[in-house]
Amino acid sequence: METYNRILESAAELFANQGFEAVSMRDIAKASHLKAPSLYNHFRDKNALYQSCLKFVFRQHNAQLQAVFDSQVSYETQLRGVIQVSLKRMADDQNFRLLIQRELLQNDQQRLKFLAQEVMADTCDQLEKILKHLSPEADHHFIITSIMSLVLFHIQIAPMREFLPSGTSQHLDIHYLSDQIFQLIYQTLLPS
Amino acid sequence: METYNRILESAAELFANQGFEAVSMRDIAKASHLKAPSLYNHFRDKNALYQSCLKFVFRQHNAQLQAVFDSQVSYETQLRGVIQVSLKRMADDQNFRLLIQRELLQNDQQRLKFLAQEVMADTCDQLEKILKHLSPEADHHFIITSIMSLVLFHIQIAPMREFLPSGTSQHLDIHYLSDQIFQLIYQTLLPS
DNA sequence: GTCTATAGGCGGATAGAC
DNA sequence: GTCTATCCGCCTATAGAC
Repeated sequence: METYNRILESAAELFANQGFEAVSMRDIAKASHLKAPSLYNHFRDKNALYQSCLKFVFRQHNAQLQAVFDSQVSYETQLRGVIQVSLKRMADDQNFRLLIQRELLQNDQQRLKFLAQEVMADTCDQLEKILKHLSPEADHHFIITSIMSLVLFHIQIAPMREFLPSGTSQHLDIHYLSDQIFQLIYQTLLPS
Repeated sequence: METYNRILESAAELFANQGFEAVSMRDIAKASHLKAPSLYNHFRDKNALYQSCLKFVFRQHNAQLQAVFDSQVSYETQLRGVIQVSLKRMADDQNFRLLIQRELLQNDQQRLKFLAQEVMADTCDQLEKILKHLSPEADHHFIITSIMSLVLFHIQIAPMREFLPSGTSQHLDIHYLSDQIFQLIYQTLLPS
């Protein structure tokens, strides 16, 4: 693999797990089998390297999701699919999840806007169409953000479940979790 | 105020907003109107100061919640109250919320255990009792963690809502949000 | 208890050889 | 493009005066 991408992969892993400040250029260099000064042949400085990491990890994240939106199945099944695929993505690509959550914690307007547009906007728009069909009257923004919340948090909290009451092994199973999240959301959309 | 508590308050603010690594002892000293070496008369090192911050901020967080659990109202009203009070606490005490979320990101077994026991366990146990009465058959662990998820996230993404589809000013109103979260959760508990 | 001075190490970043 | 050598500033933490 080219050096450039190898650096990005190593750096993404480190930044995701330790955060921007806790990772040094020497750490990234070591993980990339380089010395620190070599990094500066590929990136202007540490900040530019971090930003490139974000773009690298956030890229093409919606390929699987788009397949769900394009499928010719009922809106109910599409909603179930969006939740399943998103949850699986967060579980499989922890760097993706962690970098999103670290960006959310930064509380920087510009970076929040980038995150919203780069990672969330497309999926939100498609999801809104589904929800409009399932329940025109519902608060779609609240439902979409609630789905984001549940998908992120139920993966994040996995290592903590053993310390909370009634946590069982099924709560680590993403199929079980996505069923539960789907039901929680779906019943809101039905006429009461 | 005594120096000791003044340091903790300044440090909590800084750690919550910038994270452990990004805050220097000099920063904390300046915010406490001291020089850095003076901090070492009160805390062994930076780590001990951070841990003391956590204990300081996490302390007596459940006073208001306990009042809800002790009140003589219906279980439905108690559940609504728990959500309202938790959401308000997260909105009013951003340091509390941010420090929780930063601890969750650390992914350190010991610290997750501390967070679970110190901050969440009591409320979870009391909440479980309410849920058992409202719906003995439900997955209480899933419901409790979903409430935590929604309470944290709907406060966290406030500054991002303007960049997401259909975000309106009512989504910044904690009364509206707590009603929506309550309804989302409560309907799961009813016989279908 | 707070300060000044400072040790000792690690951080980001650059110069220049190969 | 990668390296060694190095600059220089900031970091945590300590020593010791007041």
